[in-house]
Amino acid sequence: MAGQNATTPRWLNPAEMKAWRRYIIASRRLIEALEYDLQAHELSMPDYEVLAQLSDAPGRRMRMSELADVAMLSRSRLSHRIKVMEKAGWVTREACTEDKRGFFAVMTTQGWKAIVAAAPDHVDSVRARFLDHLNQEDQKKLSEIFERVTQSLKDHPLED
Amino acid sequence: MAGQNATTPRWLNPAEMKAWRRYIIASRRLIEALEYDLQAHELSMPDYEVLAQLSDAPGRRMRMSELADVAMLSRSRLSHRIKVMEKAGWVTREACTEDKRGFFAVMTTQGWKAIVAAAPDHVDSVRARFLDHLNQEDQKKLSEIFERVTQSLKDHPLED
DNA sequence: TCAAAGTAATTGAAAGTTCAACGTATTCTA
DNA sequence: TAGAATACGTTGAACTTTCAATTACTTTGA
Repeated sequence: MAGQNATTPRWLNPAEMKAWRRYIIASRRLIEALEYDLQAHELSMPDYEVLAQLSDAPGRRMRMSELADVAMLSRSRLSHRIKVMEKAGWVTREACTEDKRGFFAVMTTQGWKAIVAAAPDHVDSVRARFLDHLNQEDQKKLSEIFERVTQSLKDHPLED
Repeated sequence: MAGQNATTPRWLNPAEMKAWRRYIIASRRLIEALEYDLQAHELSMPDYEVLAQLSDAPGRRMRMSELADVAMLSRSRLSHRIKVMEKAGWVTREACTEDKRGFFAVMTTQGWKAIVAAAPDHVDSVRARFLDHLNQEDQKKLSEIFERVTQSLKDHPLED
């Protein structure tokens, strides 16, 4: 990516700039607000995501690396985070017998209670702060756009 | 926000879920990619933002708290960051004579060089990873949507 | 005019994240 | 089937961010 424009940098025109700035600014503020709303349940977004993923998984358990992938955390970060969440009583770790390198993160009853308590409020929060401002057509348009963005990120991964 | 739905949690329907999930997933990956691309210039996104804002400001200088606001960083975070950026030679700090509590962050020639070197690549990166996947109508739609989101966040601030 | 309240910015400690290195187990390949 | 390469997950150190407290100054208002 670097240096491919040794010729003439093509700056953003006003419409592009507007779309881009409004998108990132809104996104940052949105995340901030969702984080804030979740605090009422003593959860951070990554912790919520981890619990939500576990609660959907068969047996409410998942291999560490799979969990890291779906929750979009690095393995190291997940490792550290699980240590804290274990201390909080939300999850435990269990050795995997098929692959002895592996571990499962297993949601506890307490963890289940925590996510069950938080989820309705979090959904409300997502509605109030985001979805309520989209009509059905907007929803569709956004789904399409961001699917394209994700697809292109997959097709041109970070080693560009 | 919490507990207002003691009655019945309204879960997201499939279209809502799709819009929401695709949006946050794409956004997280997009940020990741932009961070990655910037690394070639030894800059993080917050540092880029700080330099970009300073380079647009009159005299390439700005009061710390204004800079914190426009770069969307907490005062504390900016303070710490500027200390590092000062060490890197990109900015200096200058006391404000009108208000003796205040300080200016002032961009150095070296800082200017750093942003001038990084900006074209960063713009390319934003195009390749995001804007290229939006036609003009998409741009307009996104601008509208995220303007509404931001507006609502302003109208219903974090003390909901 | 002076005390109280508010604002600018920094600080140090605590908490969180990244990075590189490591130990262990599995898979591939010659 | 040994040896190399790869994958799983953790660890400690370095770095970054947050949080609460603090200093210094300005503004307010009785």
